[in-house]
Amino acid sequence: MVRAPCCEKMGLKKGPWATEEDQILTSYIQKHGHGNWRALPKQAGLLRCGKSCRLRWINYLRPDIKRGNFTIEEEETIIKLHEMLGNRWSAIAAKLPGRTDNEIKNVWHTNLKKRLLKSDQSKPSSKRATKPKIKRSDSNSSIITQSEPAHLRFREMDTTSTACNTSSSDFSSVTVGDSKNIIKSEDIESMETMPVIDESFWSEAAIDDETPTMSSQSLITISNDMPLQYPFANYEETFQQSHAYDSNFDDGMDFWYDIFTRTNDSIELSEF
DNA sequence: AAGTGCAACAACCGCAAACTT
DNA sequence: GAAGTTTGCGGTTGTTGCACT
Repeated sequence: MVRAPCCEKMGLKKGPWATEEDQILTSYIQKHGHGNWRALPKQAGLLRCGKSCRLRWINYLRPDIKRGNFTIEEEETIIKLHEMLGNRWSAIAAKLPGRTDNEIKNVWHTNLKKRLLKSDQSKPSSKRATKPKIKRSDSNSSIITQSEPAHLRFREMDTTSTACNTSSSDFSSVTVGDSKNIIKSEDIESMETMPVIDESFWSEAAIDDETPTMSSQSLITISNDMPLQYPFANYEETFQQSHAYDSNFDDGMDFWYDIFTRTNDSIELSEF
């Protein structure tokens, strides 16, 4: 596949948007909708690439965008959601109507992250391990960032040769895995007390050698009256029923994802 | 008033997933 | 199913404006 030439090489404009450009884009989308972003700038008479138009519309021009400072409530929501979802800015943005992923990402990097860091440092003994920098291109190789909550890291796992790493406190009684390699919550629990691991641990080789794998037939079990310590500790939610989930692993992980993205909602067990 | 540092935010880039042919 | 195209996401960078010296 040949990469499309960049905007500059095609004589397209880059950089900050002019008011006129904004007006052209807005009126065009209001009249015709955006349809094909790639074709849009040409049709609208803009010297921009489709990607740039899309970004400008989504992050700035869209009528439903809420502008202005983030409220305390919004900031707290971001912090909570980030704790649960990691750097899934679009998922976090979906929970904050009128806010864009880009905006949330900026607020996080410029404001909230520092605030959390300060409050972390003020605590006498933080268990937080340093996050290893992992190239995005490695996502296919099942390396999962340490900073992410375990349920999401599970979700990203390859169904054939899979690494399974976890860190902070996660579930009180959950088992994930296939018949050969069931990962029990006790294991997850014990991992919490493991010493801080060094960078080399996260190399692919280390993962291949030392971590269990999951087959496509994976079993997830939630026990009775399971108090969800993480992330639901914040929301004081408790499972009252027992469920066994035995299916295609990806579906299973969607199940997890669905559950764990519910924050203030009640959990609908009827989905099973 | 000029220079410098920093925070905030807009925009870009590369990648991968999703979609289409 | 393969190849090509589009879209969406997340990381990063560039620009701007403000505070401080």
